[in-house]
Amino acid sequence: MVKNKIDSTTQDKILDAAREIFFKQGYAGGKMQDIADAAGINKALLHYYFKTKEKLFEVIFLDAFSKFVPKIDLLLETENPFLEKIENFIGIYISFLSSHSAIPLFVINEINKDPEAFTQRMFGTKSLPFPIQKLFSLINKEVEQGNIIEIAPQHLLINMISLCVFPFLAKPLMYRVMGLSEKQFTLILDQRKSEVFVFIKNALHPTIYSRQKN
Amino acid sequence: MVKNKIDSTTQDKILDAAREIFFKQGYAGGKMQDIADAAGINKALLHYYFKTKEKLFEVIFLDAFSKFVPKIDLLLETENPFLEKIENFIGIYISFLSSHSAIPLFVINEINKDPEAFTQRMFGTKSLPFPIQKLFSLINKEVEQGNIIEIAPQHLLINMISLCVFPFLAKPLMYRVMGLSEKQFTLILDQRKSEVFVFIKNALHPTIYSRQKN
DNA sequence: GTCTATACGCAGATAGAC
DNA sequence: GTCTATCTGCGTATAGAC
Repeated sequence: MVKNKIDSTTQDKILDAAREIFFKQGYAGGKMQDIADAAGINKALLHYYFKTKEKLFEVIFLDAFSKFVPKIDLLLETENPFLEKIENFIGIYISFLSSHSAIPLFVINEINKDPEAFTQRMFGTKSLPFPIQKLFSLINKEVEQGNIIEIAPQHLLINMISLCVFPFLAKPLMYRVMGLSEKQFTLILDQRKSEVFVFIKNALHPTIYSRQKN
Repeated sequence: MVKNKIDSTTQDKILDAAREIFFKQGYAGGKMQDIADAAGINKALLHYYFKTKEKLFEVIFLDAFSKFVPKIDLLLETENPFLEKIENFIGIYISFLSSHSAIPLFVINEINKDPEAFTQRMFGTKSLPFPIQKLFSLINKEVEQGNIIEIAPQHLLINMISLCVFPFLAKPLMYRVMGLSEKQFTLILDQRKSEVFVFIKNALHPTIYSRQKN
């Protein structure tokens, strides 16, 4: 095969290296030299493939972001009961996070550093499909039917995401504070696939005296 | 008053400026020039007060970290019932986060970037008082007495912190995804003082068929 | 204590040979 | 496509006057 096209192996090595560095160090902290080293090449070649640091970062960020956004669709299939959808959603999301544990911090962090740039990136490319309103309608319906406790859909969504994602963000802090090894804490994180679901299920279960809030 | 002592007004201006910059930009992204500008002085004076960037950052970080660690003591006073302690804890923690919303990201982010440095900082100064074991014992006691559902104390603690902290980390992402203005989302965050407690209270409430987990 | 001017190294980016 | 060498600007830090 003629070499008039970009060698995808090198490009992939670069992308993997960039991910590794940017995930750990962020945009400002991640140096092109480090990425070149990690990819086994030199800076010049890096710039040959990705003209600027900003462009390279863009690719890594957009890819990570699209993966970070949970699959809300899982909550919208109308076949099985609501709680099963939630169980399914949580299991899949936590499993994904377990094998991509650096993504949450990276995405959250960079969005906060430059929310404007993020907004542009998000709506600049393709408006990502967030069927949020559909999800909220579904939750409201479940509430009205008395299947779950009365709760604002916004809070339920926030709660679900929080319980899934946060432990991965706080991992290096938490396992030290709890006096655990990283291995031990990783086990705990894995248990959460069922723990979080049970917790949410109980929280949503309608009781006799439900919703005597204040 | 003789000027043989460091002018605390200038020092405070520097610290405030450093907080502002470091909170938003992190260590690598925060430039000494920006801090000097924000403090209304120049770089040279900055180095006069804090010899190096690293030293200045250290001060800001340690202060932020100590504030970020939730007051677990609130959960250990033995007077009022467990759920009231939790309610109290959540209210105080979320209120604090509301008025210091930049701290969580800053702390989480820097700890993840350099966990070793963090560990040194944490145990290098004074071993912070984390009465974690006491808290876990207390939770286990509540479980045994049947006051709350069976739950591993680690998960309960993780859940509480997650529900309190994460929304502040994800704020700029979430309010956009939900199609809300920042103001609207801020209102929602404020509601969480009661919402989170109710959610947890329900989740912990022992039911007839409680703990049929799998 | 506060400033201006400057030294110096690091990191992003380019030129040009192979 | 990949390399070495180099340019350039930025950012930390210091020197030295006031």
